[in-house]
Amino acid sequence: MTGRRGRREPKGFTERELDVMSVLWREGSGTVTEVRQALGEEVGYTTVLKMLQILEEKGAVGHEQEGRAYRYFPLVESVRAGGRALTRIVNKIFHGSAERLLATLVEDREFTAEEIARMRSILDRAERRGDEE
Amino acid sequence: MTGRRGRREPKGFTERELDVMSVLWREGSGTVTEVRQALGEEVGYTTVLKMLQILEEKGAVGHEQEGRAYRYFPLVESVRAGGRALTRIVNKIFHGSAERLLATLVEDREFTAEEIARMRSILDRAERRGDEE
DNA sequence: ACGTGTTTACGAAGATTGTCGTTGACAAAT
DNA sequence: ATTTGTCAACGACAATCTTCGTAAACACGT
Repeated sequence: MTGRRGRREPKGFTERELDVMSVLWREGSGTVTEVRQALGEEVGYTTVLKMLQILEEKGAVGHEQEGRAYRYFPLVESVRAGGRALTRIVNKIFHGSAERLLATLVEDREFTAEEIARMRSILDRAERRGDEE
Repeated sequence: MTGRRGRREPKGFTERELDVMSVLWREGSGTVTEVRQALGEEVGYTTVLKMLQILEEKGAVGHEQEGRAYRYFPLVESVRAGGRALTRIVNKIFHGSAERLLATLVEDREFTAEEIARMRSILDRAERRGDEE
């Protein structure tokens, strides 16, 4: 009913798209062949290519010529994509409570004392930042 | 190539599906009309019904008769769905680092001192739990 | 010049999602 | 009994995602 469908907004990634983006974020860039190898070669060459073309059309990746191949690289930062995904989850699943999200996160996995210490310092920094402003 | 096709596994929710699940998690249960109202009546009755039918087929919700209407209720807990979604994000976007996820989370939003205190105690609890085992 | 291998481009097929229109069941009011 | 209003079921349709097959472009070795 609402005359929506801007098409130019970020939006989320689908499963396969996220697989591909994950590789580019981790490696920095990649050709079709490189991305495909990173995915364990479980999908065909043209499938990976198609994903990259779709992602490029969405504005999520770009490419430059390299020899006779294309080298693709991410145009959206993983942190921004992650922030959107987290916001979505906090709102839709944890009813806006970041605490519950954190509780679920630490419940599901084991952390070393060092990791927990670093997470505490992240909270410390956030607190100080809150004081300043 | 892996001979999957389990169909019985959890999997993730799409955007609209998550909208509907969010309502059921928050309210506990709902009829089609109730869910539709909770979504601001921006989608048609039959659309909401279809979503609930798809979700039921996926095993995410169930229903019981109530008068002449159906009352739908979630069969998967929000915490478990949230845990899966978080695992996915940590792995695909934050390279397995929960710390980075937390950093992004606190970067994107403002927290009160109380909220941060509660998050610290969540970490404390996780630490103690780690000691015990 | 010719074949071979690598790579992109085109486009189609199948699955899933999201949106409804229409129909039929059923009960309450008349 | 007939009408009316509520609600689920069925099926259609368009959009999107995912997977490729096939073709075309191009460089390289011979």
